[in-house]
Formats: sequence, C-alpha cells, structure tokens
Amino acid sequence: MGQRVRPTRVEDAYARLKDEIRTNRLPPGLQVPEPEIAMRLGMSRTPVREALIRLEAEGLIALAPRRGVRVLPIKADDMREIYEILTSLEPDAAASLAGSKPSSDDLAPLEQATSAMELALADGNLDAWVEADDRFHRTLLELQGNRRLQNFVTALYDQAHRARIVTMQLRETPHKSTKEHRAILRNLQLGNVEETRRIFREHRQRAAQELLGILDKYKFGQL
Amino acid sequence: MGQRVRPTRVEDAYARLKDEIRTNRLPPGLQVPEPEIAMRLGMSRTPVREALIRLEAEGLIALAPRRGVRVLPIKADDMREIYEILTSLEPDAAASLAGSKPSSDDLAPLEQATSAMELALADGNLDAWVEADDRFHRTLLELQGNRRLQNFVTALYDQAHRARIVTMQLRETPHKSTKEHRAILRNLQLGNVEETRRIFREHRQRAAQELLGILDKYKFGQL
DNA sequence: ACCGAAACTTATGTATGCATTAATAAATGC
DNA sequence: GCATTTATTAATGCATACATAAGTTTCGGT
Repeated sequence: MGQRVRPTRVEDAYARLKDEIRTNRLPPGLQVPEPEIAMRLGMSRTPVREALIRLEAEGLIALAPRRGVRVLPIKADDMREIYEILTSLEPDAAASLAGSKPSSDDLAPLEQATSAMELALADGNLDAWVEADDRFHRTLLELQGNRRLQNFVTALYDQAHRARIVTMQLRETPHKSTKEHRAILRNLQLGNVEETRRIFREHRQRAAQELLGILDKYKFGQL
Repeated sequence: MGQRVRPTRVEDAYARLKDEIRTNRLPPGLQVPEPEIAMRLGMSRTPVREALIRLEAEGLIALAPRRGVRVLPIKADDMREIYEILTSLEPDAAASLAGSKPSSDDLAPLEQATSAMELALADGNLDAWVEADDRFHRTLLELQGNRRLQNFVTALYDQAHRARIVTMQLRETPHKSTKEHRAILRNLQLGNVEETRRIFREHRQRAAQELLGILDKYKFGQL
C-alpha cells in the first residue's frame, strides 16, 4: 500500500521548518539567511531552497532577496483576512457535509475530537484543547471531501496557528466554543443543513472577534 | 516606485510555463522530463525546478518522481471542487465590496469589463468575452481587498481556465452571464449587499452547472 | 516467439562552485 | 563629527556535477 519511499531532504526541511514556525520556535519577524538554515539542517542550500519556496507559497515565510528568509509576523490584518475567508468557507463546508447525511461512523472522529475538547476544558489543559479544536476542524474538512478546500483552509489554519497560541493564554476559557462544537456535531448528525451552517458561521464570527479583540488590545500589531 | 528589478529566470520560467499550460499549448496529461523543459527554455534545471514547485503549489502540474512533470488533466471532479469553492467565496466577497459603498470611480474598471463583455458578445468574439469575464472577476477581488482571498481564487481561475476554453466553443452564447454581470455591477453601485450576494451565487451556480454539463456530455472525463 | 536477466540510459535529488550585487564596514572629505 | 564614497563581506541566482535508482533495451535461455 503506502509507497514507502525514503523521505527526501526537501520534505524533511519542509516539515521541520514548518513545525518550528508553527510553534513559534522560529519567532515571527526573524530573518535568517539561507546558508544558515542549510547548515542548521545539515544539508546543502538546494533542498532548503525548495522547501522555502513551498513555505512561501503557503504564506508562512517571505523570501526577501538579500536579507534572507523572513518568518512572517502575525498581523491583525492578516488574521482579519484569514477569518473572513474561514467564515465564508467553513459554514458552507459543514452544511454540505450535513447534507450528505453522514453516518455515525463517519462522524465518529468528530465525536472524539469534541469529547477531547470537553475533557481538555475540564482539565484546564489549553494545549490539548487547541489540539482537539484543530483536529475537529481538519476532520470536518476531510469528511466533506473537497480536496482543494481542505488544502487551502488547512494552510489558513497553519497561518493562524501561531496567533492562536499566543492569544490562547490571554483569553477566557473557551466554554462557548466547546459548546458550539457540540452543537455543530449534533446538527451534522441530524443532517440539518441550514442550522449547521448558521451555527458554524456564528462560531467563526465569534472566534474572529475574540482573537482580533485580543490582538488589538495587547497591541500585537506586528508581532 | 516599481522596484524595476531584472526579471529572474525563475520568474521567466514560471510565467512562460504557466501561460503555456493555461492556453493548452502544453496539453493536459502531457509528461515532460525536467531536462527537456530546461533545454527548451534555455536555462539550467535549477530555476526550472523552482518554477515547477510553484506551479505545483498552484495546482497546475504534478511532479511525478522519475516520470517528469505532468500537466494536470482537466477532470470534471476538479471543476466541481473549484466551482463549489467559488460559489462559497465570490458571493461573499462581492457582498463585502457592496457593503463598503464603493464610489463610481472605484467601480470604473468593473464597468469597463462589463461593457467589454457586452461588446464582445455583440461581436461574437468569444475569446474577448472570456478575457473580459475573467477581468471582471479578478478586478472585483482586487477591489474587495482581501489579498489571500484574491490569490487563492485567482489560482482557482487559472486552474479552471483551460476547461473554460475547451467548453466555450461548445456552449451557447453567454447572454445570461453577461446580463448577470451587469446586474451585479448595478447592485454594487447601489451598495445592495444581500442582493449582490444572491445574484452572484446564482451566477456561479449556473456557470458551474453549465460547465459540468458540457464536460459530462462530451465525456471530458479525464482530458 | 516469449519470458527473464543483465546492461544501459536517463531523470532526479542534492551538492558544489561561481559571478553578481546588495548590505555592511571602512575610509575619506567636508 | 557627520555625510559620502569606497572597500569588504556575504547572500543569492544559477550552472554544473554526480551518485542513485527507475525505466528501457538488449540479450540469452527456453
């Protein structure tokens, strides 16, 4: 089955850099020359470059000629853009999934993710909560089936991830979000198209407002 | 102003290849090894490779290890995905633009594109019509302002472009589409948010049905 | 003729080299 | 001491080289 091919250096570089960026280990705004990255990853510039091009296409870095790779800062405006798109896409995706009358088995991974969110919330484990939340959204897209949609929205999640980490500690515990997830799941099970769309839309709008509120309040204007 | 920098070979390769793909001069399904492309473009493999990575990220080609670059075939399912997303995104984008109460000056380029469509239709010039239609949609996104949205939707247009060219000759003259554009423009001018969204959604849904109908009918299953 | 194995060819992944040119540091004039 | 100009350093864009491994052909055995 899985064409088990030896992972290439490009893939390795890509995965490692992406992870380091997502988790803010490579902090927003940082500028590093290619050779330094190559050295750090223990490979030549060639595969690093190819990985960087991919990361640029995904909106995680900017390749600034002569001044190296710049890890993109987290700007409120960017988050506005991202959430505007998510508010457009996700509710429709969820509605379309609801319309396809998914079985309980199909929805099982969503059920799991939702339970994990509730559990994490009860435990006060914010990291676990974020992970489960992320998983819920990604799984939903997988189930919906539109690959392009999935890839794009996933890229947006990745872009927003860093901001979410930073703001997570500054916001109130996400009771409401968790309940909304449960409500979305319930409506998916019932195949309730319009209600699913409505709740999801609300969910996203609220999330956006909350995130942006914090970014503005704490002046994360450019970091 | 425009930091007129000498265009790099990567950019050149990217632009040329993209154009050749968009216009079906590099036909869907074609497989070419990298060295051949490099030779044809008169440069080494390095810049070609970087361009290819970008094109892959945009969903125009697939890099199949050992068997070269494959120009992606035009599949009905892909078009379904693309139009599903466009149906989600564009109406909201248009609505958002309407809500921003754009001035007549702002909308001038849309007015031009619409007129060009009407003119092209009267002249029976389908190529010009497609060009103007494309311009309308791209301009609308520019005016709306969300860069990520713009880039993504633009990539989708590019992916769909080839199928549109092929099917253009097989469909009836696009009177209805042209009128819808005029109607959208009118509602944008009036700042009528909901009506703009509604018409645009209808516009996209109809366009999708038409395209898919032709693809199915003429069995463009995989080409 | 047909199947399989060995030899050969070619594409890819990656490293390395190098000219160009931007960024930075040093040096000069005011 | 400050603003320029010149020298130095270093990053990038690209070409080239090469080992590896996938395809392809040739060849031999049946």
